[in-house]
Amino acid sequence: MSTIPDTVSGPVRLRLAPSPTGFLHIGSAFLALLDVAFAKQHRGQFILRIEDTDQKRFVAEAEEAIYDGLRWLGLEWSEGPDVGGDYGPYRQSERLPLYQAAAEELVKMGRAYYCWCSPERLDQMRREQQARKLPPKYDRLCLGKTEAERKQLPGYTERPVVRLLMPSEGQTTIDDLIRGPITIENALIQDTVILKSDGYPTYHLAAPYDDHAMRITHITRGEEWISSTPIHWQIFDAFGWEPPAIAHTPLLINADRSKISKRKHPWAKVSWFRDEGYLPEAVINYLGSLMVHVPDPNNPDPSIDRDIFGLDDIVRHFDLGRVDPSGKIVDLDKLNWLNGHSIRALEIGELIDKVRPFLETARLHVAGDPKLAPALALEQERIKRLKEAPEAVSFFFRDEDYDAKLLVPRGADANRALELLRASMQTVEEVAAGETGWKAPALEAAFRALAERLGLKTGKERGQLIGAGVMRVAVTGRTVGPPLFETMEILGADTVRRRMQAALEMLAGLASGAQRSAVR
RNA sequence: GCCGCCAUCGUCUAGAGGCCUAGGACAUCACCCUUUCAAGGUGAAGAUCGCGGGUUCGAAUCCCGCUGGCGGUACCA
Repeated sequence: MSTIPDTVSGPVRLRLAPSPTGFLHIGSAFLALLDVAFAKQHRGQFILRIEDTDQKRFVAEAEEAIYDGLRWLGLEWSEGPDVGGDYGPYRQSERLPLYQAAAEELVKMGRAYYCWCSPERLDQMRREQQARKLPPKYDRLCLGKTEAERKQLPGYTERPVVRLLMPSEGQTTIDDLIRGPITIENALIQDTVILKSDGYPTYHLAAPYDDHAMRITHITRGEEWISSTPIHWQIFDAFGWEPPAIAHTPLLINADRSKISKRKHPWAKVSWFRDEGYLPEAVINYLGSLMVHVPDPNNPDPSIDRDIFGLDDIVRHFDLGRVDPSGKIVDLDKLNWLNGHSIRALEIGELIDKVRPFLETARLHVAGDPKLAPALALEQERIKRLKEAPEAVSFFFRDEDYDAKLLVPRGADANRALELLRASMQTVEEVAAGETGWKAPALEAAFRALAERLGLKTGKERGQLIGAGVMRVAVTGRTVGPPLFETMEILGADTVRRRMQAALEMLAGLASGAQRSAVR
């Protein structure tokens, strides 16, 4: 809200500039959300630029992964390699002549120079500097030399790079919108390569060049870039361009506070969240909680913010100047909570649609089964991630094996369990034949009456029958699950009878086989 | 090594000199509700505001120093 410099005129334009490494990094998603929030708030534009200047790192399909990730999160761009725009191309590998001309011009201006030093020589130079405890820095052997002159010296290669001539005096001050002014001595920065021998630019040339060419008004990037900003400012200065406003954002980090890596945490990839059954709105909510405070109009205490909010709220309340600069550990517990909330907020039809692919992956082919909707409705408030759904509902569709010992509830023995189950059998038959029909309320009434007759008075005692007791295990094969009577209604009388019969046989075996060790 | 960034409960944060006996959320624990599990409700525990100096009547908030963590120091981004 207070972060548009006076020098900027025209619409605000921000860009996400990921390099196509094969997946969308969660840090890129964080940046993209921040960009979108800022751009939308100022009715500006969000642009996607692919920084594919490293041929060694080429990964096929990597661009698609970036598009997929951003689209999944609902973060849309108005210009990019796929949709075009007035300032294209938006793929740096398609802008090579531009960078080459720029590098050449910098050389002509005396702000850059050719360097024919071989990687081996540079390597050796660095080793010597390290041994002498000097800061590693290019020794400017090639500076001011023609190719013919340089060729006489050792460590020469045919194909030169272009190096930026960094001033050996003065300092660069960055007016960081998040961190305030940052000052760095120019002399500490070496003559960085800006054009590689293969004709590709490095980030240090391509990024500032394109930010200017694409009329970017605000650079947002991770804090790992702070120390190379003076290099980029040199480029702007050499061409007489006004540098954009700039903000170095906090990093998403590993639990040990190091730079996040997919080695340590699979959630470095945005696609992981989709595959684990997180909802994009929950991920947006989570990332948003790391960069914005959304006030709660219903809370008289203004110091208490809302925890649940959406992209619209983020856009409305985003304030770049108030983004906290420290690194953020990804807290999956918090995300799980948010995701559970998002799942509960879904209409049942939406939930079914979203769960469908997870059912298929789990080879539970029940998408067309009429039991799916009521079963999922029961599990909806119990699952935290969509991935848990198949396991949560599978027993509605198939009889599953379980340990016979589970049929014996706490505080009872196998004979008692058998007794409870036999009596239940009769109750089930009565309800099935009764005029109220096979409905949860009828089942509940019947079983409450049965519990009374069996002397199960307290809730705990009734638990032996229905809570986590014989009936639940007999019917579902598990000790935990959704409300029993509703589960039984969905299952239908035939399935319930069949499973109870099976349980009866298992229990009979248990009771006769292990009389002596019945008490648990 | 050098340069830079960062520093409030385990985590994310509120806090812009007196409202702070440091507030909230997640996670944890207990209780309530209850047929189990959830969901929901209530409560507890959890931070000598990294440390040490200043400035001030008064500092988590301002200044200086230190420490620690991280990042950068590539023909990677």
